[in-house]
Amino acid sequence: MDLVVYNTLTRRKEVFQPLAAGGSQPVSVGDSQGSAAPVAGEKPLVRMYVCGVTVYDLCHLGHARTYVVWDMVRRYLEWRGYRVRYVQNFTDVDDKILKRALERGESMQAVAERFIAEYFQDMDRLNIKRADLYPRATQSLQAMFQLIQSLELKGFAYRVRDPIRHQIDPSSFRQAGHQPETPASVQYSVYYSVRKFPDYGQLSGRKLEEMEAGASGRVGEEGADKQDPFDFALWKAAPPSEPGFASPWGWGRPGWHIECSAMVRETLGDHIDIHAGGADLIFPHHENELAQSEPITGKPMAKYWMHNGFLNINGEKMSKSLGNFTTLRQALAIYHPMALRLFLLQTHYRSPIDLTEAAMQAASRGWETLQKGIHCAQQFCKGEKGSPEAEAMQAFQAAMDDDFGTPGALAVAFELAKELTREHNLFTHQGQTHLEPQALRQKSAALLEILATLGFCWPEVIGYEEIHLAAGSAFKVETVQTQIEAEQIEELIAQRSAARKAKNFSEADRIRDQLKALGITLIDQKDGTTRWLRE
RNA sequence: GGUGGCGUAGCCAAGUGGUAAGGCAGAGGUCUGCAAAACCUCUAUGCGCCAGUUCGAAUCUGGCCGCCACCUCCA
Repeated sequence: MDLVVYNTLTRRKEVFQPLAAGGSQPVSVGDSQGSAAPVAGEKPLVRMYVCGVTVYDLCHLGHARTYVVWDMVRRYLEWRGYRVRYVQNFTDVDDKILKRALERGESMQAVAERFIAEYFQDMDRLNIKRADLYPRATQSLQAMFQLIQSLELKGFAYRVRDPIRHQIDPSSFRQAGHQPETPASVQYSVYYSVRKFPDYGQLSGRKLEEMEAGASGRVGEEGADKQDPFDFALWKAAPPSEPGFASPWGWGRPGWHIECSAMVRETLGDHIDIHAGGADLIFPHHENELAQSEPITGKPMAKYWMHNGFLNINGEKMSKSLGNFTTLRQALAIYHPMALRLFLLQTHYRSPIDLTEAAMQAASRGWETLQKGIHCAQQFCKGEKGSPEAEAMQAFQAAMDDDFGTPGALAVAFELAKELTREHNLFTHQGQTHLEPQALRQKSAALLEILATLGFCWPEVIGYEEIHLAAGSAFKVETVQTQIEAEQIEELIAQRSAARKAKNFSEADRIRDQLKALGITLIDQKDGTTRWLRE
């Protein structure tokens, strides 16, 4: 069975075949016993680049969706037997960072560093795996220079002599510790000439002619020195009083798109497997990246361009002006991180997703359902870790192979979780289960593997106490340290039973409440006896 | 204006030619002194609307209506 992915470039689903298809074929369920993965050295490599954040503020819910989605894709590729080299950049030089630095009287670097740390704090809570590499724009300047020079040489870029001008009051930068540079005699901005690249627009499916109508009247002062309104800056000259970098074109700062072109090339090479990001990046960001890279390398920049849909809030686009801008941190103060992850993965990654209070509550309950299943699964498969049930894993793979169909994959997980919970309850309440221990272990292993592959995490069970099934096979049940001993519980239950027999229900309920407060739940059974369990 | 996408139960959401997955919420029931927990059952003759193709369509075609995104910084 093939993994199929939707490629923005071709606007259709394609069979996924990595460029470096060396070594063995990816493993699929049934190829080998259990979940055995191929030997590490034989795994085909997948080179994946995801556009990261501009670090001038806390992450918002849209970022959460994007990075959860690509984390899921990465994990699934790994589960599928690929070795994924995952690179995600930080844009740490940008006008918005500059503005923030100015407001706070800090250096651009200090602002960037702080929000990078905040980024990791948020993403860790969502259980997003760290990238193999986090290149930063400020550390990739040489690669950018090289690329811009190549573009100039090949005639894709042109220089515009820049008058030294001060856009921002220089004194504010001095306060922030910036030492003005000695002005160069001449400095230039460098622009990319879109007309020179015949394929411009191939990724976003646009033609320059079609866009002109919409763009006319929107080109402001920024584009005053451009030859064409769609040309974009590769290098922007800046007054020496402003933060910037020395370059072959004098003092200035890089254009936004060039950094990714340079970093992709520097970290993963000229032709990578997957280039991913939010749908809003298709145009102009990715279109421009592609236009900058391909004429120089002579190779397609990426084999698969993938984009995730947007997150809306109450049906509206999230934006600061609408007042519905929600930071991840605010959301995580209310909802469990895994409930948010569940919410995000219950929608296909390319569809828009609408976050509402009701939807998040449903997801929170859904996570509770999964958690119960996980808890039961942990107990069922502790000890002998069996292979995951083939039927469930095949259903999971079928859903995921179709362009990462997480909603269908989650349906499999929910069915397993509910079944395991039911079986576990049958056991705790009646002392027996419908299914054989072997089947329970396989289903448990399947549930845990599916959820782990989708990037969910849960606490490991700390201690176990052996319990026995009617079938004679042992399971281990979690025990929690409580201050009450079993004998005391039994004694209180006996007291309560006596009270119940005497129809003294208020006393019986008092004892039940007392135990409840200690985390002990009583279950009155048909035969008159009372079971108890610790929470 | 251009481009792309979407419209499936109260809500979320799969399904892309073979007779509507799953979750959340809800209803009824079993059990109980009351509970708790659990278990069982039920909840779209219908997939925006109208035509067409087909033995058969939520799925394909055409038209219409509605919603959204992108075209400007944006995940």
